[in-house]
Amino acid sequence: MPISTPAPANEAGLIQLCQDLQEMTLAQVAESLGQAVPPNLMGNKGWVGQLLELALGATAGNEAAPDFQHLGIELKTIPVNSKGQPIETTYVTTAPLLNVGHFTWHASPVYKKLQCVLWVPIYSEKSMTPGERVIGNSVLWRPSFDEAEILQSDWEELMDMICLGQLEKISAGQGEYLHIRPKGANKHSLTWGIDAQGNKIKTLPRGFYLRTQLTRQILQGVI
DNA sequence: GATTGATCATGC
DNA sequence: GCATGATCAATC
Repeated sequence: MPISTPAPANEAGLIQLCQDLQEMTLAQVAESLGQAVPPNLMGNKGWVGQLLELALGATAGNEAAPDFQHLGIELKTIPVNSKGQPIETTYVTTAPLLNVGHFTWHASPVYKKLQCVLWVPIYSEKSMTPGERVIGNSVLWRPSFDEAEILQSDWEELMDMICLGQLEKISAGQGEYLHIRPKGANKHSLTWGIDAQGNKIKTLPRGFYLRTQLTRQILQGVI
Protein backbone atom coordinates (compact mmCIF):
# COMPACT_ATOMS: atom_id res chain seq x y z
CA MET A 1 0.00 0.00 0.00
CA PRO A 2 1.40 3.37 -0.96
CA ILE A 3 2.39 5.50 1.96
CA SER A 4 2.04 9.22 1.63
CA THR A 5 4.40 10.98 3.95
CA PRO A 6 2.74 13.77 5.95
CA ALA A 7 4.38 17.16 5.77
CA PRO A 8 6.84 17.65 8.64
CA ALA A 9 5.61 20.15 11.20
CA ASN A 10 8.91 21.94 11.53
CA GLU A 11 12.50 22.13 10.43
CA ALA A 12 13.71 19.55 12.91
CA GLY A 13 11.11 17.09 11.71
CA LEU A 14 12.15 17.63 8.15
CA ILE A 15 15.81 17.09 8.95
CA GLN A 16 14.97 13.94 10.87
CA LEU A 17 13.07 12.67 7.85
CA CYS A 18 16.09 13.30 5.66
CA GLN A 19 18.31 11.39 8.02
CA ASP A 20 15.93 8.46 7.90
CA LEU A 21 16.22 8.42 4.13
CA GLN A 22 19.98 8.63 4.12
CA GLU A 23 21.84 5.74 2.49
CA MET A 24 18.65 4.33 1.08
CA THR A 25 18.57 3.58 -2.63
CA LEU A 26 15.96 5.31 -4.70
CA ALA A 27 14.50 1.89 -5.49
CA GLN A 28 13.89 1.34 -1.77
CA VAL A 29 12.30 4.74 -1.38
CA ALA A 30 10.15 4.22 -4.44
CA GLU A 31 8.99 0.84 -3.21
CA SER A 32 7.98 2.16 0.18
CA LEU A 33 5.92 4.81 -1.57
CA GLY A 34 4.40 2.45 -4.10
CA GLN A 35 6.13 4.19 -6.97
CA ALA A 36 7.47 2.59 -10.14
CA VAL A 37 11.17 2.97 -10.91
CA PRO A 38 11.93 4.08 -14.48
CA PRO A 39 14.74 2.21 -16.28
CA ASN A 40 16.46 5.50 -17.01
CA LEU A 41 15.98 9.23 -16.66
CA MET A 42 16.18 10.19 -20.28
CA GLY A 43 12.47 10.51 -20.72
CA ASN A 44 11.89 11.31 -17.10
CA LYS A 45 14.45 13.82 -15.88
CA GLY A 46 12.37 15.09 -13.03
CA TRP A 47 11.70 11.70 -11.46
CA VAL A 48 14.27 11.93 -8.69
CA GLY A 49 13.08 15.30 -7.53
CA GLN A 50 9.46 14.28 -7.51
CA LEU A 51 10.18 11.08 -5.64
CA LEU A 52 11.91 13.05 -2.90
CA GLU A 53 9.05 15.52 -2.71
CA LEU A 54 6.77 12.59 -2.04
CA ALA A 55 9.13 10.99 0.45
CA LEU A 56 9.57 14.19 2.43
CA GLY A 57 5.95 15.25 2.38
CA ALA A 58 6.49 18.35 0.25
CA THR A 59 3.48 20.26 -0.91
CA ALA A 60 2.86 18.52 -4.18
CA GLY A 61 2.02 19.98 -7.51
CA ASN A 62 3.12 22.63 -9.88
CA GLU A 63 2.48 25.68 -7.77
CA ALA A 64 4.93 28.54 -7.95
CA ALA A 65 5.66 28.22 -4.26
CA PRO A 66 8.29 26.72 -1.95
CA ASP A 67 8.04 22.97 -1.52
CA PHE A 68 7.38 23.35 2.18
CA GLN A 69 5.23 26.45 2.24
CA HIS A 70 4.67 26.57 5.97
CA LEU A 71 8.40 26.29 6.58
CA GLY A 72 9.51 28.49 3.71
CA ILE A 73 11.88 25.78 2.54
CA GLU A 74 12.71 24.86 -1.01
CA LEU A 75 13.66 21.27 -1.81
CA LYS A 76 16.34 20.50 -4.35
CA THR A 77 17.94 17.21 -5.23
CA ILE A 78 21.39 17.34 -6.73
CA PRO A 79 23.40 14.56 -8.36
CA VAL A 80 26.84 14.04 -6.82
CA ASN A 81 29.80 11.78 -7.61
CA SER A 82 31.58 9.40 -5.27
CA LYS A 83 33.37 12.30 -3.61
CA GLY A 84 30.12 14.00 -2.80
CA GLN A 85 30.73 16.73 -5.34
CA PRO A 86 27.94 18.03 -7.56
CA ILE A 87 27.92 16.76 -11.11
CA GLU A 88 25.49 19.28 -12.50
CA THR A 89 24.50 22.90 -12.20
CA THR A 90 21.18 23.54 -10.51
CA TYR A 91 18.22 25.25 -12.07
CA VAL A 92 16.79 28.04 -9.95
CA THR A 93 14.11 29.84 -11.89
CA THR A 94 13.26 31.39 -15.21
CA ALA A 95 14.86 34.74 -15.95
CA PRO A 96 12.41 37.58 -16.62
CA LEU A 97 13.17 39.10 -20.02
CA LEU A 98 10.49 41.76 -20.24
CA ASN A 99 9.49 44.60 -17.93
CA VAL A 100 12.53 44.04 -15.80
CA GLY A 101 13.20 47.66 -14.93
CA HIS A 102 11.74 47.66 -11.46
CA PHE A 103 13.20 44.50 -10.05
CA THR A 104 15.56 44.63 -7.13
CA TRP A 105 17.60 41.77 -5.76
CA HIS A 106 15.64 41.43 -2.57
CA ALA A 107 12.37 41.31 -4.48
CA SER A 108 13.62 38.90 -7.09
CA PRO A 109 12.38 35.33 -7.49
CA VAL A 110 15.99 34.15 -7.32
CA TYR A 111 16.56 35.73 -3.94
CA LYS A 112 13.34 34.33 -2.55
CA LYS A 113 14.01 30.85 -3.79
CA LEU A 114 17.47 30.75 -2.32
CA GLN A 115 16.63 32.03 1.14
CA CYS A 116 16.37 28.55 2.53
CA VAL A 117 17.08 25.44 0.54
CA LEU A 118 17.13 21.81 1.59
CA TRP A 119 19.77 20.16 -0.56
CA VAL A 120 19.44 16.42 -0.93
CA PRO A 121 22.52 14.99 -2.63
CA ILE A 122 21.96 11.86 -4.66
CA TYR A 123 24.94 9.62 -5.30
CA SER A 124 24.50 9.28 -9.05
CA GLU A 125 27.35 7.94 -11.11
CA LYS A 126 26.51 8.23 -14.76
CA SER A 127 26.45 4.47 -15.10
CA MET A 128 23.95 3.94 -12.31
CA THR A 129 20.29 3.28 -13.02
CA PRO A 130 17.80 5.49 -11.18
CA GLY A 131 16.94 2.72 -8.73
CA GLU A 132 20.58 2.16 -7.78
CA ARG A 133 21.20 5.74 -6.81
CA VAL A 134 21.67 6.46 -3.12
CA ILE A 135 20.50 9.33 -0.96
CA GLY A 136 23.25 11.26 0.76
CA ASN A 137 23.58 13.61 3.70
CA SER A 138 21.08 16.43 3.29
CA VAL A 139 22.02 20.02 4.03
CA LEU A 140 19.64 22.77 5.08
CA TRP A 141 21.26 25.89 3.69
CA ARG A 142 20.84 29.61 4.02
CA PRO A 143 23.24 31.85 2.11
CA SER A 144 26.10 33.21 4.16
CA PHE A 145 26.81 36.90 3.96
CA ASP A 146 29.59 36.36 1.47
CA GLU A 147 27.58 33.99 -0.65
CA ALA A 148 24.64 36.38 -0.73
CA GLU A 149 26.87 39.25 -1.83
CA ILE A 150 28.26 37.32 -4.75
CA LEU A 151 24.85 36.07 -5.77
CA GLN A 152 23.53 39.59 -5.68
CA SER A 153 26.30 41.04 -7.81
CA ASP A 154 25.99 38.20 -10.30
CA TRP A 155 22.27 38.75 -10.48
CA GLU A 156 22.58 42.52 -10.88
CA GLU A 157 25.11 42.19 -13.63
CA LEU A 158 22.94 39.78 -15.55
CA MET A 159 19.74 41.71 -15.01
CA ASP A 160 21.43 44.90 -16.18
CA MET A 161 22.26 43.22 -19.43
CA ILE A 162 18.68 42.07 -19.86
CA CYS A 163 17.43 45.57 -19.18
CA LEU A 164 19.82 47.02 -21.73
CA GLY A 165 18.71 44.62 -24.40
CA GLN A 166 21.98 42.74 -24.40
CA LEU A 167 20.26 39.42 -24.11
CA GLU A 168 22.13 37.94 -27.03
CA LYS A 169 25.44 38.91 -25.45
CA ILE A 170 24.80 37.06 -22.25
CA SER A 171 26.76 33.87 -22.20
CA ALA A 172 26.73 31.06 -19.69
CA GLY A 173 30.24 32.10 -18.80
CA GLN A 174 29.12 35.14 -16.86
CA GLY A 175 28.53 35.13 -13.15
CA GLU A 176 30.57 33.61 -10.38
CA TYR A 177 27.84 31.59 -8.68
CA LEU A 178 24.81 32.39 -10.78
CA HIS A 179 24.63 32.18 -14.53
CA ILE A 180 22.08 32.20 -17.30
CA ARG A 181 21.45 29.48 -19.85
CA PRO A 182 18.61 28.58 -22.19
CA LYS A 183 15.69 26.94 -20.48
CA GLY A 184 13.04 25.78 -22.83
CA ALA A 185 11.38 22.74 -24.34
CA ASN A 186 13.98 22.93 -27.13
CA LYS A 187 15.84 25.47 -29.23
CA HIS A 188 12.68 26.30 -31.11
CA SER A 189 10.70 27.44 -28.11
CA LEU A 190 10.58 31.22 -27.96
CA THR A 191 9.43 33.96 -25.68
CA TRP A 192 9.47 37.74 -25.79
CA GLY A 193 12.51 39.77 -24.90
CA ILE A 194 13.92 43.16 -25.88
CA ASP A 195 16.84 44.13 -28.06
CA ALA A 196 19.28 47.01 -27.63
CA GLN A 197 16.82 49.45 -29.23
CA GLY A 198 14.06 48.45 -26.87
CA ASN A 199 12.15 46.55 -29.51
CA LYS A 200 10.32 43.39 -28.67
CA ILE A 201 11.96 40.35 -30.13
CA LYS A 202 11.40 36.64 -29.99
CA THR A 203 14.16 34.88 -28.15
CA LEU A 204 15.00 31.74 -26.24
CA PRO A 205 13.60 31.49 -22.72
CA ARG A 206 16.45 31.74 -20.22
CA GLY A 207 16.87 30.41 -16.73
CA PHE A 208 19.10 31.13 -13.75
CA TYR A 209 21.37 28.27 -12.71
CA LEU A 210 23.75 27.79 -9.80
CA ARG A 211 27.27 26.71 -10.66
CA THR A 212 28.70 23.59 -9.10
CA GLN A 213 31.30 25.82 -7.50
CA LEU A 214 28.66 27.13 -5.14
CA THR A 215 26.76 23.91 -4.59
CA ARG A 216 29.98 22.02 -3.90
CA GLN A 217 30.78 24.55 -1.23
CA ILE A 218 27.34 24.17 0.28
CA LEU A 219 27.42 20.40 0.41
CA GLN A 220 30.86 20.28 1.95
CA GLY A 221 30.37 23.16 4.31
CA VAL A 222 29.60 22.94 7.99
CA ILE A 223 25.97 22.17 8.56
C1' DG B 1 36.44 17.24 -16.39
C1' DA B 2 34.06 21.45 -16.76
C1' DT B 3 31.32 24.25 -19.48
C1' DT B 4 27.57 25.49 -22.34
C1' DG B 5 23.73 24.81 -25.23
C1' DA B 6 19.76 21.57 -25.86
C1' DT B 7 16.30 18.69 -24.14
C1' DC B 8 12.38 15.42 -21.53
C1' DA B 9 7.81 15.02 -18.95
C1' DT B 10 3.68 16.99 -16.98
C1' DG B 11 -0.25 20.30 -15.78
C1' DC B 12 -2.87 24.34 -16.64
C1' DG C 1 4.16 29.49 -22.74
C1' DC C 2 5.54 29.01 -18.21
C1' DA C 3 5.62 26.85 -13.96
C1' DT C 4 7.04 22.49 -11.63
C1' DG C 5 11.00 18.76 -11.56
C1' DA C 6 15.94 18.44 -13.68
C1' DT C 7 19.66 15.82 -16.89
C1' DC C 8 21.65 15.02 -21.49
C1' DA C 9 25.32 15.52 -24.63
C1' DA C 10 28.38 18.04 -27.66
C1' DT C 11 32.20 20.92 -27.21
C1' DC C 12 35.87 23.43 -25.01
